[in-house]
Amino acid sequence: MTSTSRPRVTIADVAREAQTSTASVSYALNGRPGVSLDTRARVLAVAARLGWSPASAARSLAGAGSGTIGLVLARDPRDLAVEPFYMQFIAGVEATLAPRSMGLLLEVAPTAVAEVEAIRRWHMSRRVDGVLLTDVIADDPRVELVKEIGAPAVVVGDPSEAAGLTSLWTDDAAATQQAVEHLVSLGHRRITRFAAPGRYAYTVIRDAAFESASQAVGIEHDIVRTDLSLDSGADAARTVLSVSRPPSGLLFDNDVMAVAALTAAHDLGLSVPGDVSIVAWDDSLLCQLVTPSLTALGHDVLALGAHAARRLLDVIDGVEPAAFQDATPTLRVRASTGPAPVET
Amino acid sequence: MTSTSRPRVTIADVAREAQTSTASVSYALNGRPGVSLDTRARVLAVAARLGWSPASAARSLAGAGSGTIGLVLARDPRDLAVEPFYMQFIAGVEATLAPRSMGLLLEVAPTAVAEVEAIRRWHMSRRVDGVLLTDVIADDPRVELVKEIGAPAVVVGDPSEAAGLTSLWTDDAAATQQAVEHLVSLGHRRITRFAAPGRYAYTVIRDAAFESASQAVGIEHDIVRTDLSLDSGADAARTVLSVSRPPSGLLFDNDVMAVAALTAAHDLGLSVPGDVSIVAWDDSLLCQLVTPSLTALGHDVLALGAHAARRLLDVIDGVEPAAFQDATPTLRVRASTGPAPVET
DNA sequence: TTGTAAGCGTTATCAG
DNA sequence: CTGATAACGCTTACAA
Repeated sequence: MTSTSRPRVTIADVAREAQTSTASVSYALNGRPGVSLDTRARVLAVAARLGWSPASAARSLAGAGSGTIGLVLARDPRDLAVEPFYMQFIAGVEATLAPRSMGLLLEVAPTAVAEVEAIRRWHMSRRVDGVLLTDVIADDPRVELVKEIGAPAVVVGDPSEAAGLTSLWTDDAAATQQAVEHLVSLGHRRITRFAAPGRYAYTVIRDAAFESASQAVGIEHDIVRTDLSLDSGADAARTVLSVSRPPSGLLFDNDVMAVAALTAAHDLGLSVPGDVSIVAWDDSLLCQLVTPSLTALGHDVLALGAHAARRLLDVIDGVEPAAFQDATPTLRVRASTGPAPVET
Repeated sequence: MTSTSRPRVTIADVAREAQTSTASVSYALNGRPGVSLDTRARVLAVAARLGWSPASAARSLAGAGSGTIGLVLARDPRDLAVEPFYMQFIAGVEATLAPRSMGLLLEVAPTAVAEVEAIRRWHMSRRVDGVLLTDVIADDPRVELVKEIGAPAVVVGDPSEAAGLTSLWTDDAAATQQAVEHLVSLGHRRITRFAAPGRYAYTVIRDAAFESASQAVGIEHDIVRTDLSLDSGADAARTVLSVSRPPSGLLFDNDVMAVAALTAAHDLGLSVPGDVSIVAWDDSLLCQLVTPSLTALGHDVLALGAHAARRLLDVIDGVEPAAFQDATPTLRVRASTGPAPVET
């Protein structure tokens, strides 16, 4: 049997053992000046020998931060499994946090209200030094909250929704244009975009870019609204492809809907990319593994997470708010896009 | 502009405002006896009006726990995106934690050493009240660590690897048997299992179950070792299917390899399930969306996470260690399994 | 360079 | 039932 609860070792124990004061121990451990080289070495040795780590509660109570940042996942738990985004994002955040031995506190909030409450509670109880905000919508209550309570925060999304908070954005307009131009270069003259709900800031941006890119080259274009779900994508694709002169190029706002469209096209007796070409957002393993593999717009989410965390640490350190741009998503061309079919 | 840093409201403020002592405020807030109904109401009202939340650092320093449990993800960040398991598991854990307003601290550790260090640091600094251990291997250093330092922990995995700690296991043997019997009932007489590395405890269990189930019905069977990666699965499948009399039933230890095998079979001119039937572990969206959809063994990971967290809270509360069984994975029959081809 | 001591905001003890 | 008051373990002036 193991000892049930061995005596806790505190800074006082270390000080006594190293024959110095608690102040010196504190200074030594935090690598601050004001301690002789000799004392510092002695303290560090003793601390290591005793296996002492400062109690985080005591430390943050005494004024240091909590050494933790918060991330609320505002999704239905069932959807989280479907989207690899968050897991990659989290891994990226950790890549920034771990070396500075900061922690990541997570919460899965089923509703917007729960989300706001989680952030408020975290901040009021000083459990976190700052928060990361993803999936920001227009007039997002979370943005208003963090501004109101003055919590350090970084908005992962367009600056237009950040209300002056530090934001980290990707150029979805440029990416959308890339996708349209790819289809046009293959000869497609009629394309349809299957868009996310209009409340997401990026939807508006992608919609506009899609319109202008299409108009610039003078092709027929249309936008269909979806809710990003598998069924929604399948239904919309079926409807769009069932008309007399269906579009030959389809652009989806996520990978799941694009895969659903693949099946829908197959069911309608259409070949991909023979009859219809498909492009997806959110490149993922799914895009690579389905047959035919999907041409997709994607970016390095791991890097995005790392970048976001870095910016948040800056904000916590008092750096002035600003808008930062992350890498633009790139188009990975695969088997689902090909030359447009000849008009009958 | 918002106020930069409004004055912090403490328990003393609430006590003064409610014309009582801090002790009563503390009792009232925590719903403990020893406060008159009148005082309790007054305190709660003032607390709400002032928007006061107790500082978590002060609370845990004063003896309460940290109100946090820890989870270390011991995977290469790149792999995390591929596996929906963790995200679902986390969502489940949260489902248990959130109602008790407990937090989840996360760390993505690239190496086993980093993982052990994270747990040790968390425990020594009392940042977490307990930890959840997943992906346990034989003689897992994490298991030894938590036993040594006496940290409350729950092993998500077979009791044989838990060294007496509380564990939560699923009956992989029974599930494996189900899969084998499914194939046998379809007439398959030669089946191959594509297994995870032998260091995982579940590999040994599944191997044994596969052997005995196959022997029980007297069919040819073989086990091929893989590393669970896409490439590993593709290579192994290609090799196995290229021999003169290939097996007609394939059983994979995860979904990704099964999908890879689908492609491999296609490349070899074999039809699924016409020539070869495929069964996967770890049912996922991927299994449902590929063509043909994959018959798979799967379980409710969300529920598993919730269950694991519940057990950990029990351990933290001092409940004696024990082994608990979670629901047995079930076989979801889809399009990738069918009658065995007639022997030539 | 060192040591002393005053907070930090709760909880818990123990007299009133 | 109520209200002082002593921990809890650390950081940080401030003195020596």
